[in-house]
Amino acid sequence: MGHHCCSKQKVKRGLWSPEEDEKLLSYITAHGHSCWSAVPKNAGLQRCGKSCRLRWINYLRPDLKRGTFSEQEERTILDVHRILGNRWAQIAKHLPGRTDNEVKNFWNSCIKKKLIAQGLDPKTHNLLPASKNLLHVHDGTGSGSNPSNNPAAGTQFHSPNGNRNGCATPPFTISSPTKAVYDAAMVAPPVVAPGLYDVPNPGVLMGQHDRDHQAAVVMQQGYPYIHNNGSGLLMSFRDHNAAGIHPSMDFMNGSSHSSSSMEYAAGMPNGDVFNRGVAVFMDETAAMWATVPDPGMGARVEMAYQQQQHHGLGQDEVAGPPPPPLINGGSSGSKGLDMMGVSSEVYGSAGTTTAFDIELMESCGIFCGAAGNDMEQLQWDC
DNA sequence: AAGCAACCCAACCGCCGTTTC
DNA sequence: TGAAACGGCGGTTGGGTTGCT
Repeated sequence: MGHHCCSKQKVKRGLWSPEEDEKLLSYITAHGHSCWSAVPKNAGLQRCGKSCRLRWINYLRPDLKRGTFSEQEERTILDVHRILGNRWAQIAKHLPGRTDNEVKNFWNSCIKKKLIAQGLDPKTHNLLPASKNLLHVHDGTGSGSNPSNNPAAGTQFHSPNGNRNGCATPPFTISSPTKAVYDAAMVAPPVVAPGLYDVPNPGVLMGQHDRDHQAAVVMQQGYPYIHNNGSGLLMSFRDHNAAGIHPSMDFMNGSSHSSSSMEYAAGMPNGDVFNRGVAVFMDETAAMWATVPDPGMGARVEMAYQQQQHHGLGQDEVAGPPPPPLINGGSSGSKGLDMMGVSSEVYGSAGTTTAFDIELMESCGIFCGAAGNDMEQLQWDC
């Protein structure tokens, strides 16, 4: 069964020969491709227009980059995929010279496996339920961990065939200093956001108590969403409401943006906020980082999300200039998520309860992405 | 050297939204 | 206004390649 455009004529299928490539290339170079259905006939090809279009876009186009994906490209894919999901064409728009097919193949053959190896759900980028209780810290010595019992947490990623898959990045690892700090806290093993790239400075640990939970968080630099400058952190604030909805807010490096999923993101320059005493807690029922429970937060986020959807925000088709910051303390206008309305309690480093200080974060230039962050552009460039 | 399995990736398939007639 | 054609997209497939036994 073929495409309707192919059913009316006998067309060749399968791999393209060099002669066919040459015909198509020379024709499009000379005449363009205003109407794909006319291209094969005019170019003297026994192919359907759709096949010609695909061949041109994925292979013959002169501006294609080809070759192995760089680490930067891989990070970009991770970043955008987390926001947009499997919208390969949209993701590819952020990777000059790459096609949606190429991105899709790279994802399926490489990145997806890396995430799974880390116990992360490739769809949500959250920890897989089966893995979150198993994930442990790899201290690099082999002690204190048993990969055979915990394959999902295998912080060492091994390609069975060496580097055949062409993955550009090294295994996910959690450095031993991180574990040392964690051990010192003597708390239940937290789910540690696995670092995509191990870094010398593993970050800080904040273990404070709250009414219902005791947990610690190891802030590991280099989570997949980190950017080149190495100054970012990612957190996901996840909470539950009575209806069992699990909205989340993710704080990414230096930007704020929305997504079509129930995720809201903002930037968090590494060190700044945490040095000022904002802590994050791991909710054992959540897949990622979580704040302490706020029974109303989920509902408020849900409401804000509905409002956002009602106004059409978060759709990648949105045209026009970039919107005001999504999470901005409620002053961003009708389209913005009123962060003050969904603030959740967190605890300061001194153990004192404090409100989630949106204004403080704003003052740090965290949410607004004032410096023109590429992540913010993702939503609006699509 | 041969057989097998795993992997990669180019190409196809089918669906959907838009445009044209 | 509705059907057909078209363009675009994400999911899937299968042939070729590579590595292992």
